[in-house]
Amino acid sequence: MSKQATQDMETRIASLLKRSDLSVTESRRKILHLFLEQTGALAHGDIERKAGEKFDRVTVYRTLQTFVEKGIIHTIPTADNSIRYALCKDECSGGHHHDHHIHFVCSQCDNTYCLDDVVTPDIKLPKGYQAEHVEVVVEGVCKNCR
Amino acid sequence: MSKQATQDMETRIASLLKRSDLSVTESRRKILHLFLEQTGALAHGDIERKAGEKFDRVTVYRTLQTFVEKGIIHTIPTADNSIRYALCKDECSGGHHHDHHIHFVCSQCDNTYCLDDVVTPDIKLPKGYQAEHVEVVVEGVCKNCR
DNA sequence: TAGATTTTGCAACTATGTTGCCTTTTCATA
DNA sequence: TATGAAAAGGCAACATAGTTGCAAAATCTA
Ligand SMILES: [Mn+2]
Ligand SMILES: [Mn+2]
Ligand SMILES: [Zn+2]
Ligand SMILES: [Zn+2]
Repeated sequence: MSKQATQDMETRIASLLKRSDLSVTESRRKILHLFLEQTGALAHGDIERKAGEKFDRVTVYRTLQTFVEKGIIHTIPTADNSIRYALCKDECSGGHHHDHHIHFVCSQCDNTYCLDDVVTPDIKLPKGYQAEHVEVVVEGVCKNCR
Repeated sequence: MSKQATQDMETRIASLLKRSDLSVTESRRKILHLFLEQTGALAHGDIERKAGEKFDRVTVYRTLQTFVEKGIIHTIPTADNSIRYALCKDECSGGHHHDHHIHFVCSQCDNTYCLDDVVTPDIKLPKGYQAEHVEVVVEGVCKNCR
């Protein structure tokens, strides 16, 4: 990556943090960096491995929690019970997420993708049930693995 | 519950286990009992609490795992990352689950329901992605909580 | 009912997540 | 650009969740 591109990335990261009223700290920059240079989602473990040498485990937990609260990342529920995190689009912010896309988990490479263009379907529920939020996770084989 | 009804229940449990080629043991009977007398799903913690005085934690883990493998129960992924388990319909069996219904988690009472009559929708995926399994979890307010 | 097979309990261990407290860093303002 | 309040990080200790190997106990087959 060119010096210019690196600079741009750092600027982008700082402004993203400031926009969310977060102070710009080294661990936040590092973890946000991980998300920005990544296509798919990251599991907590991934992040800890990639950022963990430099930061305490507790800091990673707290940083992710803060990012979720501020609408910077969102969680993706999976069948194997390992939370994954992915960047939100710009519409999400403090306290309110507006992610209505579905998620795809590849059974081969185990990568998790936000399919931003596939919106969650309307589900017709039995009388009495009132939907607030719909979560769809599709498991299958991804583009790269066929 | 009448003596007759209790007897019926025990018979039902034993034959369910035998049908899955499982030996009839006390812990399996107890845990299966919990599912049969229950409407919604059970979290691992629930089960451990209700059966745990009598059985070791490890036994609960192993029993649930066996039940999932044999198609007696299925897992339900949730946003808070606590696996829940619910009874399968009869079509599920050794190694192959055929649950195509959606799940509902109540944000008030935290109960989880299998909505057996609501089938998972067909999701149109971007070119290249191949779906094998679709998981839908709706969060909202349940029948009893409104 | 005996013996092979399966399941269980126990102990020890790893992984995951949380909390309190003190130190360090950040940021606003002087 | 120096200063101090406020926020964030690191550390230690703890709590909970899940796994493994092995010997004892229960189940099933014949
Ligand atoms: Mn997403
Ligand atoms: Mn179900
Ligand atoms: Zn893949
Ligand atoms: Zn409810």
